Amino acid sequence: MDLALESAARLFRALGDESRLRLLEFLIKKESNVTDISLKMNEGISTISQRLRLLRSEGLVKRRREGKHFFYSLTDSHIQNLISNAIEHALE
Amino acid sequence: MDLALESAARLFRALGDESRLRLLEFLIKKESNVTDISLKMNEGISTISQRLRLLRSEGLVKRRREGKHFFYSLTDSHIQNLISNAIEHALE
DNA sequence: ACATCATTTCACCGAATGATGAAATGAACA
DNA sequence: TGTTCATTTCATCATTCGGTGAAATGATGT
Repeated sequence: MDLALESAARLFRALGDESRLRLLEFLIKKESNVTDISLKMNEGISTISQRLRLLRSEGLVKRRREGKHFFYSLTDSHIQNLISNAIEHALE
Repeated sequence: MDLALESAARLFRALGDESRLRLLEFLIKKESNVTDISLKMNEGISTISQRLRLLRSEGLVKRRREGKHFFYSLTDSHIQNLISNAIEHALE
């Protein structure tokens, strides 16, 4: 199936950026809102928002609203496996 | 470890391109040389060579010389798993 | 040494990507 | 309703990426 390869490529592309991986790692530890992330990671708010947008569009991350805040977290543990497999491979 | 994340990102980036994924898929089926690949996949020789170079620099692919030819193949089955996991995730 | 063949390297170009600040949105609550 | 606060969207800029043809490399066989 060609469609499968195309979306796999998009998924990998979304993961293929160190800052986004760091962001995912951050979210593994703790569901968080944008402002908090941007403070803790020392990055601009809109920078973080854009990264989250991209990750969300690939289904890597989900969000839930609570008052004025959006709390972001990983969609499933599947992704954690992907990442740790890649790290494992990378360290050979 | 930050180095781990960086190389994981590079690995993902290498996988984050449909044409390269198709190339890997091709090589899963059969170890092949550049000219052959470029004929079967209907792409320019230097295009294929560049893709292989990139994949090789990330350790996804290895080659062996036989006379005038370089035969390329996947370095290990680890990568097949990464790819099929991604496809699986992508199809949700 | 020369010609041939397979592949790589180089340099360029256009397309895609990522960071960023400013403006827009939209919920909460006075 | 108007203000505030959190976040998103938009537009722009610089950087990176991928495809490509032409030239370089380097092994092979004459």
